[in-house]
Amino acid sequence: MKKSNKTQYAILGMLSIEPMSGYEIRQTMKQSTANFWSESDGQLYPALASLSKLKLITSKEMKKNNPREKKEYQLTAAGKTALKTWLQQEAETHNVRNEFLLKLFFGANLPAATNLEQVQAYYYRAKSRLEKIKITKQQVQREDKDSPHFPYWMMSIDYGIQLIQAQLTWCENVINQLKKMKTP
Amino acid sequence: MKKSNKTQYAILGMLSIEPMSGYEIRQTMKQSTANFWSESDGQLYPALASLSKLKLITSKEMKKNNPREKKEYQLTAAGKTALKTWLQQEAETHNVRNEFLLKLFFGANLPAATNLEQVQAYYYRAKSRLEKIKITKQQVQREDKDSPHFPYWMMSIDYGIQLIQAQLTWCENVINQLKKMKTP
DNA sequence: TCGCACATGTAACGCGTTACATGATTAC
DNA sequence: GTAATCATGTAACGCGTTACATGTGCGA
Repeated sequence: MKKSNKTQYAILGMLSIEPMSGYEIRQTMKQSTANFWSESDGQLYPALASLSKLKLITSKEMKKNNPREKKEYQLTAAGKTALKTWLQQEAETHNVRNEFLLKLFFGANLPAATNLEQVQAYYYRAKSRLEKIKITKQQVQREDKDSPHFPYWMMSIDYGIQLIQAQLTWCENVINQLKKMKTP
Repeated sequence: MKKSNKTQYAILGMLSIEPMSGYEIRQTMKQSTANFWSESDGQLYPALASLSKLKLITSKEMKKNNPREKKEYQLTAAGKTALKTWLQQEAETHNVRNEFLLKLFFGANLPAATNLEQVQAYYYRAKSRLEKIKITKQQVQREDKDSPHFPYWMMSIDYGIQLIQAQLTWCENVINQLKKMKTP
């Protein structure tokens, strides 16, 4: 398994929570890690097959000879070791691409009023993301209070909350500035 | 030009600042937009060629018949129009992938002390990014004070500063938490 | 004269998304 | 009965990085 193939490690991590099918991994990611990690179908299923071949996970098929049947995957000892080894290594930084900021950087090509609209749209999108993540937080606080994962899940949720709040504050400042530029 | 090919728009934007060679676009991006946008050589040069073919930019070669000679590109009227059209459209959000947060999410698989190390490393990297960006800000304040781009460049720089500061605050909280978990 | 910065480009490869294909089960 | 959800998978395509290839000019 190549060091750079994060999809496979993400799967191993998910299976360290509990045995799951591919579909359940997808659902769990959408609910819990969507703010900082996601995978598409086209990545997920081939990665599961490849991890199986490497004996890092095993599947228990419910009914034999039915490829459409739900497969429950679980970590092998080797898989758990591979996961831990990866977790211990310093995280690599992925190149960030923020199209909104790129456009703002070139904002001088447009009237201030148009840029204002862009920032306002960004503001409202951030606000709705914040609401969503706060609901997730409450849900985790209710349902996973006693899980060993609980403190770490809270940390990753709070990261999202604090970053979005910083974005909102920045937006408010920029909106005021642009409103002044609009009517000089 | 496909809507989704952001590289080409990034180039048009850069050339809206002033005529530049491919190399200069690279350098400018590294200095000014690195915190939210970057391009690699393998993207940049083919995109320039493709924009040329579309007549959105034109090049003035210094010496004819020398392909290694520096080419200065500038926007055509069509290029400027294409840029503005793109700028007016609402920015698309790019999927974020933060390997650090993904690892922290699976932190229960490791001792708290190991996770503490990861967070501390993240903290110091954030701190050094903050220092770098603050230097950039001072430089822009000195050199581009009177440019029409100035207010927008400041906004995009401040975005970076505020986001990194939020990360640092979060790190401090998490570090304290993990230290308590270390010795229960 | 040696190494570095300037300068442009190509090829190979892997990452990642989207669309497509299939079919079972469940809820209305 | 029909729409949505569960469930797994493949194919095609484009994005993006890395490594490679080439050559100039300049300063220590």
